[in-house]
Amino acid sequence: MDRELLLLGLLRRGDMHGYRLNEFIERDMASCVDLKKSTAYFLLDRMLRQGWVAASEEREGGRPPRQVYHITPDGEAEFQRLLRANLATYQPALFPGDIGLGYYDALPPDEARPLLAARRAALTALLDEARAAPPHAGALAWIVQHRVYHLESELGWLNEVIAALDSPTLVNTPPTEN
Amino acid sequence: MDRELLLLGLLRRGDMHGYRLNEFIERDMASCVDLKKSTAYFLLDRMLRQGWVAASEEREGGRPPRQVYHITPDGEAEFQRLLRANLATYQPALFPGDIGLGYYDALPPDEARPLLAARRAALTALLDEARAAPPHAGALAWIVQHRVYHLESELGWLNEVIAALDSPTLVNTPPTEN
DNA sequence: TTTTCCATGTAACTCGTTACATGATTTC
DNA sequence: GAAATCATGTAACGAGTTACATGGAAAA
Repeated sequence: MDRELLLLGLLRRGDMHGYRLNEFIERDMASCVDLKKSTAYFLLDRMLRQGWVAASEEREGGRPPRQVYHITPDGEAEFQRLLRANLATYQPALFPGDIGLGYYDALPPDEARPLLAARRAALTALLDEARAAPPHAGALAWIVQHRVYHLESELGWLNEVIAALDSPTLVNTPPTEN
Repeated sequence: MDRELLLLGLLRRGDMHGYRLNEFIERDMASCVDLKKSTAYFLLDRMLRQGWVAASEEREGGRPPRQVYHITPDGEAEFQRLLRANLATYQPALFPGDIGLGYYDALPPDEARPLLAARRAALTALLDEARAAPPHAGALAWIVQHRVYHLESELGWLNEVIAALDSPTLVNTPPTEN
């Protein structure tokens, strides 16, 4: 659903062939969307069969011929439908890392602590990456902003957790909610 | 991976049959993990074949017989392996909702605004739910804490976005990063 | 008496990834 | 001459979901 929305939205701003689309997604949206090339080609082909996009073959010099896609009226309608549905809902994220955290006490503290430190290092690296990401035009910039905002929040949380687990007064228990 | 970690970790705290596991996950971890019953049964069966757990059939009264699983030494080793890998890494979350946000300006503002308001309402509802979630024993409580922390951060972010989009001075442009 | 609970599964399907194939052309 | 770039795909696989099947017992 959201992948089609992504592709249709990109095509709405201008015709593109698959390779360019993939390039753009990989270079400029790598941190936010995870869409493999084969998947993109597959989705473009399916949207073609559904009539959401149309293609015209082009060639330039000795390059392989390429399918340039452009969005159709049906595709535009579908885009609007998908966009409305997307904007109106909130899809909560899941954190597989929390499962491990839930079993933190299954490991001796001296072994568990450095592991969480490694997690924090990985998180910090992602945050630096996100902060260095190339700026986007228009509303697409929100995506990058959100990533930074979120990763900062995550780092804050992880620091709290680590501090609480390191504190010798509490016996590795998270704060109660009563 | 993380699902196996979840199941092994639960079995580590005490033998259980599939139905009870599913019950616990659905009742007490619904907000944090999304694991369907069939998937749980399938994973239990596979872990059985892999020797990570063993099963003994029990019956009680006129009830259907049940497979009570307990973790094996191999399973414990695997649990530790999975736990270390999980704790040491950070798996970044993706936000499909951001794709829609990135195309916010494709809709007339009067139509887009209430859609985002609906998103915020959905988010608020999830937050209330998370705050009302039953408390957990030990380190598992971190999972609930994280969910609340994260949803609060998300709400803060969304409020910022909505405020910025509503503000008539800026032309629906997110803050630049220079 | 119909519904719900207990308890376990199978089969078909969707979605997406991985690995691979192709072949010309430009760059090192 | 080797490697990377351009450009598009296919085939096989894996993870997970959906829908369905079963069948006795307890509750409404």
